[in-house]
Amino acid sequence: MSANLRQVAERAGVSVRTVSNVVSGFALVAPQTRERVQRVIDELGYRPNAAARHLRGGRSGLVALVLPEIASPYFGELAGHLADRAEAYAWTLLVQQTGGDAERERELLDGVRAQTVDGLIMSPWGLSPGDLTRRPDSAPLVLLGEQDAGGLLDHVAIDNVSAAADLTRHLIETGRRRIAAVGLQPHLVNGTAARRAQGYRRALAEAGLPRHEITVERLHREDGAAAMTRLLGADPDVDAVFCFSDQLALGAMHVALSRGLSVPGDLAVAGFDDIEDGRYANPALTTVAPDKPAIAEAALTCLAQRLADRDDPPRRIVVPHRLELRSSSVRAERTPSSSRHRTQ
Amino acid sequence: MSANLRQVAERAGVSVRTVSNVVSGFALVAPQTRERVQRVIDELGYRPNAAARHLRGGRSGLVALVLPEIASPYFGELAGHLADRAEAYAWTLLVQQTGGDAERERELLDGVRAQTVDGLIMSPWGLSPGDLTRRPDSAPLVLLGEQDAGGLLDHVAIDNVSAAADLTRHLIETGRRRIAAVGLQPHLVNGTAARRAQGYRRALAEAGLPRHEITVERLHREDGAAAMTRLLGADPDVDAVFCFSDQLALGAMHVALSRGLSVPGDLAVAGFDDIEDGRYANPALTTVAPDKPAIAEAALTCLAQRLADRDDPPRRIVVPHRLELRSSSVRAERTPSSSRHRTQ
DNA sequence: CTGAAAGCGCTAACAC
DNA sequence: GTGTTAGCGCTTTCAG
Repeated sequence: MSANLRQVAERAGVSVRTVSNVVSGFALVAPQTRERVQRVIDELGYRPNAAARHLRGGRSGLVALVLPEIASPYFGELAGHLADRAEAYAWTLLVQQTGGDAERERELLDGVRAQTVDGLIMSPWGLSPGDLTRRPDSAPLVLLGEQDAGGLLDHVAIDNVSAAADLTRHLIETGRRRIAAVGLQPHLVNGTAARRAQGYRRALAEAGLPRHEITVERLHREDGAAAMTRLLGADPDVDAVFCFSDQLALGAMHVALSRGLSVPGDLAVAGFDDIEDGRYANPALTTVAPDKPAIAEAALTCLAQRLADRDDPPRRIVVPHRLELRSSSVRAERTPSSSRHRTQ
Repeated sequence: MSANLRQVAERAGVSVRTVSNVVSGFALVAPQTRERVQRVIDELGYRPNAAARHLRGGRSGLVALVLPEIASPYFGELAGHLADRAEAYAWTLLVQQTGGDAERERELLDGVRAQTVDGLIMSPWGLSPGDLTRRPDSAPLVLLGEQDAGGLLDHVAIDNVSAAADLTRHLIETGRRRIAAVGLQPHLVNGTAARRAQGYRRALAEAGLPRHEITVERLHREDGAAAMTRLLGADPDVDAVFCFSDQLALGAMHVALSRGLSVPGDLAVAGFDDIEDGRYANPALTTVAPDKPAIAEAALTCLAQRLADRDDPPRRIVVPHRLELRSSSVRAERTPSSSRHRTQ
């Protein structure tokens, strides 16, 4: 057991109050007293007890990150940025997985942990905005992704509609005419896939092209592979596939290549998220790149502000994104350098 | 603020002791009393205060996962398994990143957080086994990966020497003769890369083949790409590359393919870790697959046992692995189904 | 500037 | 079976 305040105080010949002042560096302490106390602290290897501090009414220094799955590259990269940036706020990140299950999301939102953290950052898949607002008085919540919650909750997202429309326009401009979208998730109340579909439809409508939409259960490579198989069966002449996640796109591309299709010759493939795998895929994957460090920073700032001002109006923070045009969608010759389409 | 024990007790007309008994389900309580108390608990939405419990001397219910980087696919997948399994132990996972930096590892090991968690699971890169044993009396530590710590610390790992030797033998058996290894990290005190190199050398020596070893700084795709570029410059006739991580292998393969080499025709590529990207890469990546769920389970069990018995002798837990032979190393015709090489 | 002491919410030893 | 109460380590109000 390590030393406590009282032991330090006794040994330094001062009161606990003084030691506490030295530790927190808050109130004024006579320089020589401070030095003496500090020496004893070092000697005894004193470390303040976080549980006691927390109980006394302070922060726990913990922020829960509630995600469908941490092993997914997109969420993994995001978690990395969050963990890095959290340090600046003296927060430690706690990771909880939901598998996208509504009941599990509910549990984690209302459970014991939700009360012991200073705040939650969550990417909800199963719970609707309505469900999310209905919760007991616990730590503040910041949502990741589109929420359409009627402005009832803090959330941070990119402009998915523009992003999807821009990427679809790129496919059209490079000569594609039968452009399928893979990744609609009508069973999810979460609005992200719907927004991307909206952008896709808008761009196609502008060009007067037909649409072809493929629904998926989840966003993994295997779902992309299955969707591609279905797609090729239904429409062998498809010449571009826009997937709503890079993982879907990687799965789809895998199937296309093993069927002997040339990418991007016969088929353009594009994704969403800009995960590292896509950059090193063969061919490298065209994608929408959300500014992940900015998402992480925004989520933390938002939480900090909410903590400071409980009844500020909820905020919707829009984070920049850009198009990464790579060889999975750009035929031969010279690869255009990635164009920038910044939002806000 | 939610209700506390005393308020529940008053409202139910019993003492806090009784309410505590009901909540913890420990001591005997008269059925009707229990029911009455339970009703009040539900009414008031009472939730035990974790900080108070922890302060009182109990567990915090927190386990720190200290990793070089959570965004790396291998660690991400591992973290996912750990988070899932942790629930069975009533633990919540807390994630801290070191970037592989020794100083940062030291900080996290000795810092305030290390005292407020029930235990730590760590994958050390910068700190030597000696450094790791020298630490203040805080929560128990379980190491991930080879440690060679002279049996001073609990750790869980696969048999890296056998795994690397088996994979190298596979390359030899399929006709490769100039087999390079990419991924040595002589600057790291961490023994993992060294063990893999050992297995590689053993297999080559058995076959009387020359070795060609390439050192890398880190284990990312870009390092693999750079290493491959160097390798092709030094030895254009290399016919196989065994990378000590799948990420390295993916980077290396990317370079090989963009140089117009055929994989596996001209060059076999193999990795280590069996991350999901490798399964959907083009061609799919041959690799060593550690049993990640087993690693997660072993780490948690080990921690739980250490908590129960502080002075049990430290344990080295060896987890099974198998070879996944895929098209990046197996030429044309039929792909042999993945052979199994189980350890222990 | 420093000291004494209350109390955060809980568990468990000690009564009855 | 149930009630009373000390005390975990800290912050902070109130005195001095």
